[in-house]
Amino acid sequence: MSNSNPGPRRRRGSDQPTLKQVADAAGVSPITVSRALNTPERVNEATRARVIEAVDKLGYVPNLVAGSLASASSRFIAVIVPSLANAVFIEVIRGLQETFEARGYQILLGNTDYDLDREYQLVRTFLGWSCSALVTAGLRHSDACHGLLGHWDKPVMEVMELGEALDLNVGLDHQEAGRCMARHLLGRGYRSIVYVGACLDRDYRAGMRFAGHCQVLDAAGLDAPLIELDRLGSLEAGAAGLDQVLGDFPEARAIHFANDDLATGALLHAQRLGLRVPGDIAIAGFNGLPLGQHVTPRLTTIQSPREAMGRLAAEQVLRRLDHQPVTQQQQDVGFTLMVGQST
Amino acid sequence: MSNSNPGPRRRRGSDQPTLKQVADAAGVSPITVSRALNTPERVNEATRARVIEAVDKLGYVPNLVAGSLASASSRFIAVIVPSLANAVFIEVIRGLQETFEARGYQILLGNTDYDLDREYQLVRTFLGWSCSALVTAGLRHSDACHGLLGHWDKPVMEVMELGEALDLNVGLDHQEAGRCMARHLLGRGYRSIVYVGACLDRDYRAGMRFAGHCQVLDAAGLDAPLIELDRLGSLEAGAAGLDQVLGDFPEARAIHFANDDLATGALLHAQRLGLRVPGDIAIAGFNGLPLGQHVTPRLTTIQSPREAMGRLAAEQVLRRLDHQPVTQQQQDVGFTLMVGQST
DNA sequence: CGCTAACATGTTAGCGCTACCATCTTTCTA
DNA sequence: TAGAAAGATGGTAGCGCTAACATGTTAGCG
Repeated sequence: MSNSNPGPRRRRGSDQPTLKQVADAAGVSPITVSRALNTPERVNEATRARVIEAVDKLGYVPNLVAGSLASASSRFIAVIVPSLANAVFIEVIRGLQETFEARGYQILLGNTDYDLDREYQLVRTFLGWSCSALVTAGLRHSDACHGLLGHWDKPVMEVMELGEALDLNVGLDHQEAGRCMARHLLGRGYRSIVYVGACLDRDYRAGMRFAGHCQVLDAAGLDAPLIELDRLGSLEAGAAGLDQVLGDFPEARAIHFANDDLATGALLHAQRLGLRVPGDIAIAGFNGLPLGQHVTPRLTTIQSPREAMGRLAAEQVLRRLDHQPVTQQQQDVGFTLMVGQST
Repeated sequence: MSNSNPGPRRRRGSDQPTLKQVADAAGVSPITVSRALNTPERVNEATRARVIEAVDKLGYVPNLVAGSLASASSRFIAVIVPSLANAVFIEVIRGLQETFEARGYQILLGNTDYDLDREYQLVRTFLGWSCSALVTAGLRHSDACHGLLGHWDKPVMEVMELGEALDLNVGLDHQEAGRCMARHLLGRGYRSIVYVGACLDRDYRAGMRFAGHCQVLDAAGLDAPLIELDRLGSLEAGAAGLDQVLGDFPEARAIHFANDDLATGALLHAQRLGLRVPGDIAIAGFNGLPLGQHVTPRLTTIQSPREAMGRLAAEQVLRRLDHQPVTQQQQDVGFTLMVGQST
């Protein structure tokens, strides 16, 4: 039986040209092509030119998966946030993205939907991609997640809040922010103040602000009633929150909202109801979104530097990745009380 | 010289446990572990249990980079948008992300900053990651980018607008949207109508809406003056746009803004100036953002189903990835004229 | 009981790239 | 001019996983 030789086993990869083919076309070895593309300064200029020519001719696109496997590191940065529906996280992401992208890193975005188990799953997946670093919103994680990240040898950055962190930490003190606004309202002479939040178990940073708020009111010997809405921040929810305050606490003279979406929703709703702000009811928010600064009366709120927080976090991580000393593991980006006409 | 044998050359990868180690711990071969994790139905239940046990004991995290290299495909979906500063793209991304993540795909997000060369670079990078599909906002690409995507054998989805697409296409007809609003304004009796846009060369979809707007005004024998602002949509820019209209076209009775951010900024600014809307000047927008629906008077605008567009696009891509027939390569998600009190 | 089909598992050979070491050439120094 | 140092390039051996094929094992059938 003169059967034809079955030949070596073949697999089809992608049919894209490979480094090897570029090398052949340029008359050099594969490693030289690799160097010409990744560390051009280590290759003779003339050689590099020939390589680039071959790359263009063949339409070569480097296989980054193979490169990452061989070098045991990708240029991915894992970024984990609880929600994409909240402008706050989007702005932090923007700061991160800008800064990392400029340095050739690619963001891998994950959304936990405020679920710590989901976060753990995302972390697992992202570790599987040999990310160069991981940035996550918040200091609260599941035990399993702590276990994974604790043993990981790459930079871990926790943003948004300050506290006991795994590694790097950039954020602001939410409790102090809550105290700050409560003090402002007291300073304005309000004594009957209601806090309105939404899902404080999930948006626990708002819960921390509420805690600060309570401290100040307690110290002044005042009640600190809370109304908790069952859906996250939105203009609609804010309007509903105002209605609830008017119903449950007719004596209320000021409302401290957990965020600007709620506060602005309430403010616009108050106008529709014919209520004067702050004459009939004062309204304060948190975040400093543009929205609240363009309504009349302008919203009193606390500005948090979100995009800057993202940028700073990225810079710290990059410094670590460049093996430069990180001056401070923890950095407070602070906040600014912006007094508008709504209080 | 009885030097010790240098032994085989060693490289350190990550010191994470590997499939092989799990296999040894479970007393099976590596491929069985692979199958137990990826295609559990192809492995005996008892074996699978032993594998899972070993995985947990060792804290094994699969190396997805290696898996992707071996299988020549990652579970990445490349998503390219021109900006993260615009709520519109965020909402489309949210629709995409939700749908893809539920099916175990990971979004790779890229931001072109409205630069087609940047888009080409991103596409190159993403192809290098063996993405399963690519979703990009818009139908306009550089020639180089067309070249790359034209030869690519994975699904390509272009969203936001409708037209001659590379492969799949989900969006809406912006020119028709422009016509629709112009007709509405004419129907309301306005004759002196100014269009205010921002960077129409970059936000060319707004340019398409302007083109539709012009058609309708032309047909009615009316002028269609344009004011173009030099920064992208924001409340501030909208306020500036109103000022410019009042200065340059004192006879203007209505302003058709390119988007809701501009329109709402102008509306709030008009209130600060003491102008009646629509009595002194009518204002219309585009997008149907919540913002515009909560000001008084409520903004007349055109609602585009952004999150739904993202979901639909993702579903079409998934259908293709599942080798199911795609009923329509092109799908129009339409839009809705929402008449408020601002016109 | 022999034959086949379905299931379960293993063996082998890469996927395309880069780390590591080796080699060769050129330049500089004493 | 020898010897060292620096620069340029190449060979080899994996990185950790899965595709493709091969083999063994059990069930099903007349």
